[in-house]
Amino acid sequence: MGLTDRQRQILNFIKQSILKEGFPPSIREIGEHFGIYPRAAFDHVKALEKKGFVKRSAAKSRGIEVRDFMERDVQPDARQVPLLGRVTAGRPVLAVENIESIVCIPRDWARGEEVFLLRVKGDSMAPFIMDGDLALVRSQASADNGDVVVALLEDEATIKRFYRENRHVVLKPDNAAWETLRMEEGTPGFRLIGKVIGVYRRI
Amino acid sequence: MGLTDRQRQILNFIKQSILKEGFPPSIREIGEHFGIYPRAAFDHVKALEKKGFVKRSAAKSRGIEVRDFMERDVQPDARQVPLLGRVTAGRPVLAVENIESIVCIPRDWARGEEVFLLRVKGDSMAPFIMDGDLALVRSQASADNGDVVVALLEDEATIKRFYRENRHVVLKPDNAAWETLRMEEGTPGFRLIGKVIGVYRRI
DNA sequence: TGATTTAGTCAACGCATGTATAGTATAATA
DNA sequence: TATTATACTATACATGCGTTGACTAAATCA
Repeated sequence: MGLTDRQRQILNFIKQSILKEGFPPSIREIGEHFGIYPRAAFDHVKALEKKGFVKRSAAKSRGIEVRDFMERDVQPDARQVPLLGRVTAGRPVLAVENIESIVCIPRDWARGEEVFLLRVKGDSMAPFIMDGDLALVRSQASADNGDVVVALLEDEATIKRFYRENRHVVLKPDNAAWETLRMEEGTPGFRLIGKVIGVYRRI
Repeated sequence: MGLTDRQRQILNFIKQSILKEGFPPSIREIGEHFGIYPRAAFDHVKALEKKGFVKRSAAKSRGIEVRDFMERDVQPDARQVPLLGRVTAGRPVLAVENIESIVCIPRDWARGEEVFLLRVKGDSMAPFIMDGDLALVRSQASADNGDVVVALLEDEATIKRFYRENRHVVLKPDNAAWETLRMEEGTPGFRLIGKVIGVYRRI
């Protein structure tokens, strides 16, 4: 059950007020800020409580507590992630010589044990993922059908869509100009590196 | 100028209350906790303010802000960028009620005076930019031919490709299912918000 | 020695504030 | 189709709450 636009606005105002003033706004202050009556503001706060985004201490002035305030919004909550120029066979993925830099992204964009950014080469997944994009990858040795994955074939890393069909692994490009790879499970030289969980493109 | 024993107790109670409840205690609640009259509690809070340990918003209920409560360190190489749920006409783009959260991204990804992330609605730029993507936008009032821009048309913000052709502004979607907009320069209700300099997609 | 600071009691004023009652209107849902 | 969720207006009530004035008493300061 998500929030409506208006409810999101109200929640943001409450958060901003706490950050700026140090304490939550009163019902009337919320109303004044949006130019609505206290009752309308009151109903919105009750809706936020019902949906679990806020905990109220009934009948207490400014008795609004925003749940997961730190987790979602405040910065200490950034995660440092290595940016890899390439993935090489043989060595561990996060070998020092592959790390181009360490960048800082919101923690909830990078959920998982081992997460890294990979500079994409080639257009086998165009237009979804383009040459030069940064792919956010979570290390994992298996994947579900349809996942976009990073796989290592001999000495070359590729990004393709992953399928498993009667004991065969299928790596299918979005771009039809490229060939679909099909191989038996356990084929030597093949290794699943991880799943692409995000794409960043600088224009 | 240090604190007395009693003042330290009061300050600790205020801190504990904020941590536990999510908002500061009222003067009366402080009094009740220590078994003293509101006036005595009031005087203590004023003493804490005088000594700089607390900032008060006079005449406001629970108007107590504890200073240096949450000192947060931010990575030097990171930049904090507001994430907007939408862009509204009339108000400034970075109006508080539009800010969903503040996220932290590498400084060199966000070069420019005013940069923000915008949650994309609709697929007019598919497959380049999809519904739900986050667009990194640099505020600017003009653009070059071919730039992907955020523009405000009356009350609605859209992302389109920008062209200028014989004193006309052309806003062209990548998705052919959408119409190309063509209007004279200076048409009222039209406003260029900024240029899309990056796209972030979570899969 | 008198003034200031600290720590209280007690009663009261008046605006702030959460909440209720009673409506209107629109869009989504079953 | 009836019903629920959303988003409001308008008025009002009772209590919450910051604040004040007046006063006591001990400790500390100049």
